Amino acid sequence: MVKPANRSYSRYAREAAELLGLMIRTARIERGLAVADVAERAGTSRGLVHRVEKGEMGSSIGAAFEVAAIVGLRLFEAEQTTLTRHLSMERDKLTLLPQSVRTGTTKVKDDF
Amino acid sequence: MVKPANRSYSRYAREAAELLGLMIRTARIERGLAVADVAERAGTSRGLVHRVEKGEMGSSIGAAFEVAAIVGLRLFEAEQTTLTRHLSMERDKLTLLPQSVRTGTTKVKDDF
DNA sequence: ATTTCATGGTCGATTTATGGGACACGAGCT
DNA sequence: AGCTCGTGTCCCATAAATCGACCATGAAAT
Repeated sequence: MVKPANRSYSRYAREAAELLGLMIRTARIERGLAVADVAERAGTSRGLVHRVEKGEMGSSIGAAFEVAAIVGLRLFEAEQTTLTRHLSMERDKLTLLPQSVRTGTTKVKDDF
Repeated sequence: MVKPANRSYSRYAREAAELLGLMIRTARIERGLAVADVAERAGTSRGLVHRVEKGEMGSSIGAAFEVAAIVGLRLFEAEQTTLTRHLSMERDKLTLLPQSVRTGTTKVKDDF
């Protein structure tokens, strides 16, 4: 038997999801798109788009980001920095980091 | 029978998910946390954290944002603007918009 | 005021994700 | 080099999300 999934989320995570949902809804309405329209374009159901806009934690990343894309919401795209540029930057950063984290190291960087 | 789930995502959505995953992994490694550590703190499994870091579209918003919170990644929190402030701003914006989109209107705002 | 229809919610059926265990690989340490 | 253990991946049982249809409500338009 699998653990009954004791789902509990931090306040930050919940607020982030809610904000994303609100931004999506705002963008959708500003563009004059109905929930049904977005759902059809996203290849999903009306109910799922609704849940994404409500910021429900269970909805998938794919659904949320696809809907965001359809309503023209651009996360990670402030000012001149494009998503693709961020992607390559992040990939580069990652190659400079160790590929496994050894917990044996007594010093855990908590200085933040 | 239900439609066999014709899942297909836009390039933007896929890249956004990948970037989020990369940012999470980068933040985790910079903090010296092992995948297992993060999974335990998030109350989830090692496999799920791994999938989130890979940017798989199927993982849930809740999992992704919770992991992001744990590794100290702050989305939507540029400069002075806090998440909570954004939230209330977005809520205010929404109250000024119509509460339903009437598609009957021939003119769809495609001017962007 | 009346009509229209987008929205929000529920329910059952089915697809899908998740958890846990197991395994191989290899990076990082001594 | 040898060892340790973090990582990546697989499988399977089960929990959860999603779909589709339906209905109620109320906002928007006439």
